Amino acid sequence: MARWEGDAAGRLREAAMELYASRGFEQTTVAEIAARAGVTARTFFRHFADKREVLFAGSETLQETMVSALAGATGGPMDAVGAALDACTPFLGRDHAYSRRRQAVISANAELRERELIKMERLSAALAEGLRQRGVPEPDASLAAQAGIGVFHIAFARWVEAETDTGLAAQMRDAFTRMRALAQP
Amino acid sequence: MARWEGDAAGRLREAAMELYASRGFEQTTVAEIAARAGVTARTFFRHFADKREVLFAGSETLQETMVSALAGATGGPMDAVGAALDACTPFLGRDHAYSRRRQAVISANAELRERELIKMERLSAALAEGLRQRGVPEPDASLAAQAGIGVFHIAFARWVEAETDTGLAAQMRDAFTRMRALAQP
DNA sequence: GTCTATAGGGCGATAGAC
DNA sequence: GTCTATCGCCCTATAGAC
Repeated sequence: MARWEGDAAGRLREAAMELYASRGFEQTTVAEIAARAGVTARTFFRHFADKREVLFAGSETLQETMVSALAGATGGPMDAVGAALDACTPFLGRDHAYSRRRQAVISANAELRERELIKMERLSAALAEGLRQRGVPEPDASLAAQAGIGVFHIAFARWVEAETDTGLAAQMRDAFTRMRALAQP
Repeated sequence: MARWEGDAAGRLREAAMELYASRGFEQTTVAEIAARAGVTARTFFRHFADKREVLFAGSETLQETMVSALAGATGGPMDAVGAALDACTPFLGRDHAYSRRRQAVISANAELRERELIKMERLSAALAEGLRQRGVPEPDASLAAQAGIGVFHIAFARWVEAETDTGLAAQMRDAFTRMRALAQP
């Protein structure tokens, strides 16, 4: 067996997705994922903090994209949040079929949903920090960020639920507009 | 040893809070909690699905309180969500010192924060379902529920962060009003 | 790469409530 | 007698330590 096939992390990610999708998250052991990727379980844990994290790599990039869009936007706090939401769609909305597969795996397992939620919470915290750096005071910064994450959450869910690709950008803008409308007394 | 002292779950909850607070969540074993409560580790797992759940018992009551307030409210979707937020404060905002202790334990540990977030997500889903039963269509029901949970989250956090009891009801109403104001274009 | 503690599930036996 | 809480022992997999 070649010791050095390169991109062990990438192979582990693929192997994990396939096994989680076919037999379920709980019914898959780290040893099996590692074997399929041609490494040992020890190597798995050197690349990923735990069994769940292998599905969530790359979330930092998303966060950075959104935060820099927020920083570069004009207008009030919610306008900046809207810009951040728009900025993530070309990146996230590219592969509808893959996103559906991945979300099916996550939705089927409570532990994976927990991990997903904490990623969203981090994103919310990052947006709030970006808003504070724009001079938005608390609690407005945190509230606008939370509203944005709520929109993100629902828009993404609706996009992956649909069997055909309805366009993440369109879903995001629709949800954002409706959220603003709902808040009117 | 008496096999039958009653309220094992209650003793386990207390023991867990004390140990998690004094030495931290990760540094506490289930065996230690069980020993302090006078039962075995196996009994712990018959009362609580896992080591985290022992801190989150009673969240169903909160959810029911909020959903029935939402069902009984008048006005639009956001007004109903506001009523649900108001309804939880007498229940949740009673003991500031205890809430602070509990939140300190949860905030100190990522796994506990994950569990807290999934409880919030369930609450959000329950509110959305309540709104749909009022005839609110999607995605409005889910968006209003998410906005409400965002307000809940920030208001509760601000209330427990403050060293003195600023009043959960006041924090909740303030955050709710500001969220609505922020959404205006 | 090996070694180990802990989480958490499965199962049958048992003790008390009724 | 039934029903339910608890025990005790065995097991595997995770994840951290060395």
